[in-house]
Amino acid sequence: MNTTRSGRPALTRPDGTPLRVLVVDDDPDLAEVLCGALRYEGWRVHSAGDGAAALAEARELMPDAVVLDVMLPDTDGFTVLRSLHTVKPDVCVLFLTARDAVEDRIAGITAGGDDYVTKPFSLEEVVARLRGLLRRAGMARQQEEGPRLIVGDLVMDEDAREVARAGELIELSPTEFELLRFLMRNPRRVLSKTQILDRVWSYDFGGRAHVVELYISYLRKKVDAGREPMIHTVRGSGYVLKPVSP
Amino acid sequence: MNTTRSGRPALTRPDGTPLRVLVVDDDPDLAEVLCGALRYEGWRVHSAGDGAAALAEARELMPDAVVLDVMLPDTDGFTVLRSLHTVKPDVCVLFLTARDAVEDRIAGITAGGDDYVTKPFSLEEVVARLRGLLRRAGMARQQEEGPRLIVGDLVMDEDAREVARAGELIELSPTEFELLRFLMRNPRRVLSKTQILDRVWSYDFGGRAHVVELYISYLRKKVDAGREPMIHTVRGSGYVLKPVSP
DNA sequence: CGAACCTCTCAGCAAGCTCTGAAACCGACC
DNA sequence: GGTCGGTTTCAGAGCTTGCTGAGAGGTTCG
Repeated sequence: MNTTRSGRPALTRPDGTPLRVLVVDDDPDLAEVLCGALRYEGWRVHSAGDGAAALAEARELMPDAVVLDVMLPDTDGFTVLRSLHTVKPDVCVLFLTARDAVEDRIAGITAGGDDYVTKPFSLEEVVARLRGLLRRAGMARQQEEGPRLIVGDLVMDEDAREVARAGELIELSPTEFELLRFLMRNPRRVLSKTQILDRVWSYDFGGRAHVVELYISYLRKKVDAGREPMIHTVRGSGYVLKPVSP
Repeated sequence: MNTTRSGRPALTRPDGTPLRVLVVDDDPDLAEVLCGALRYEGWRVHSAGDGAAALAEARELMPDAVVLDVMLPDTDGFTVLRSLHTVKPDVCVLFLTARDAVEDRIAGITAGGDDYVTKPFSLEEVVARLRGLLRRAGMARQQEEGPRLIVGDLVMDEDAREVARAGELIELSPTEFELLRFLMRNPRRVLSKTQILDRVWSYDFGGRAHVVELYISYLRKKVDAGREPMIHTVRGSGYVLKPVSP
């Protein structure tokens, strides 16, 4: 069975082969980080630095999804999108765009079922959006049913952005939500503060690991409040999320 | 089962296979957006840029419905319509026309059961009209009964353009109606302001996502007025419509 | 031609979110 | 028991986001 490097089962194509993703960005550093994060998901990842290369690569790879920077050296992402659809009509596209460019140029994109994230983004955000796109497009095998993460009596519905413990709804801020999602996608595994910072916070975040401690403390107040704790500290290593009693 | 990309069950042919739609417009950007939106409904979509290509494509695809621009480079939509009827007599046609276009000719057309929308239109409008045409023509399997959307105690009759909460009629302006329809077609799912803007507002709308907040506020005053709220804000993500106590 | 309605812009206010710094706390080891 | 590094928590500043009232322009309809 195809698995991620992290050990958990990968989201695959219906036939069990790895999902294929093409990353298109002219910043080689960023592209490298993205590719790494997506390979970590157990996917087959290629990359291209401009529109022309992207098309050539797409024709060969026939990717299920494309992560596409809107600003490219030779063309813009929208032109590439059209060409991509002639190569593979059912391809999913996740756009990467600058914060202030959003309003005018993104128009019409999400209408087709595609999605976008604004720079600077967190890797968890990109992966989550991509998983959502692939799942909804029916390109990915439904591992369990629907967009729900379950650890013990803790349940997260990613589409509704709802979290409940033992049936009781929990209100979370965006950052708290993303942190908990990361923990829930890696249950029973010790995650270092650096690891968490790299995945959950934006790649350009300048702050220190102290924020992670802070947000863990917020989460504990909401998730563990009064109940048997699920979030545990491993001194000197990091944190683990575990179901209460196995 | 055939499903839409959004996860809800698709409107299909009586035999369960995807509905087939042909999009005919000479503006490639617009055609692309339309195709995307219709694919998102779980339908099989092809496109053509002029009358000749449309006929060739129609002969091959045998579409259940055609979205047809009235102004085409080689002929006009009415001529294409006649030829289409010789290829497939029971095809449904949704015309796209400029606001100030010849109203009388359109009127003659719609008498035949076909329909039209004026540019600039919203994608929700096109999809809704198309669904209506197909349903009335008996080409689509009736998933539920009739043109009613129901979320909790909120009921929308699309044909009558009527909305009621807990049996009490609610008066809505056109934009409010379309926004609520979009929310009701995607219950329990967080919809971003961009997503809403792309589907509910016209494709040429230049404004900001700020309007969405405004209209959500209007809707709340009418739909949630005094009652247990169904429209919820998810800070940093968007809005959700949920039944009161699931 | 006027009235009613609808849509959208603007701007101020309110609330919520993120992060910093400081201080209290804890466990482990001498 | 004391010390020290790591961890938790508190309080608050600064910023972002969302809500809403007022009103301008446009359209529809009588």
